[in-house]
Amino acid sequence: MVHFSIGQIAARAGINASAIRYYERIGLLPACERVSGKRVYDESILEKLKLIHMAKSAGLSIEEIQTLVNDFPDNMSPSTRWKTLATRKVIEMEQRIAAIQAMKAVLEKTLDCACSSLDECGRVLSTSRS
Amino acid sequence: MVHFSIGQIAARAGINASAIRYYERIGLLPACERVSGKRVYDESILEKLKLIHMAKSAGLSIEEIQTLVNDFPDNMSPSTRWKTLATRKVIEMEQRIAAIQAMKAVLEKTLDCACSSLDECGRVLSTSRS
DNA sequence: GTACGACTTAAAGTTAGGTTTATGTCAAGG
DNA sequence: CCTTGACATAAACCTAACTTTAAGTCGTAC
Repeated sequence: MVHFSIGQIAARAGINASAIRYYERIGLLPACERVSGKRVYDESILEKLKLIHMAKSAGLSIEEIQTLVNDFPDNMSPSTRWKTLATRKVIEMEQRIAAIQAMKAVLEKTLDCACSSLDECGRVLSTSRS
Repeated sequence: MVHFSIGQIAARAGINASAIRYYERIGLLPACERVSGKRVYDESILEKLKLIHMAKSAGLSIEEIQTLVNDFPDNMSPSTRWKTLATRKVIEMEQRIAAIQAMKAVLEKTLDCACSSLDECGRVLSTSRS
């Protein structure tokens, strides 16, 4: 299996090496193999970084990603706990999407009228007493 | 017209009075009337706070909200500038929604299988070489 | 007239999620 | 050998968006 330095992985993942070290430090990534003190990775780290990136762009916090990605230490069955968390996250994401769509609708509404600012077009929100 | 103290507005809007002062300080809310030093609001502030809340839950930063809500000081026509900004925001929101839906799909996929963690189910992301 | 609660300000503190800096180690090339 | 470049660590720094704190001002109730 081919091995890569942190610099090479950082370049391929398009993220900063210091961010990778940071993720390892906080336990988001597992400690990796070392050769004379230096981190050595194989390709599989790229999938993890891709997942982290995706979760981050979906608005999950590092802490949430940790909980979803890592092992489950408590007394529930891992898979039950996982499903509970993931189900809750899916619901949150639906709410998040709804919030964005609502704001998007507000913006589009003002784009459709002669207003020059949201403030001027404040009626879009409330009691539209024409 | 009926008037309210900052405490009453904070309670009705469900936000901290110190956040309202903060918004005023950074110019997100206009300076309001004072009676013997104390801020006095009428109902209309609630609409503005509602808009701010909505924009925030849609993921806009305070700075972005400022730009969208306030006057436009530069040399473009206000309404042109507004439309440029709002159009860009609408596109960003579509991208944000797509990112959340992608992550939601990943979560739902693992919920549909026997995996006990996202990490274990890493294949959901990449080359699904079964 | 004084205690109280709600208000005021400026300034310092907080959290997340990194980045930057200072200092040091190491393998390879010239 | 010695310089270079990529790596290592710990600790300091950074930004956003507030919150908290410290110290003071009001009006009202007792």
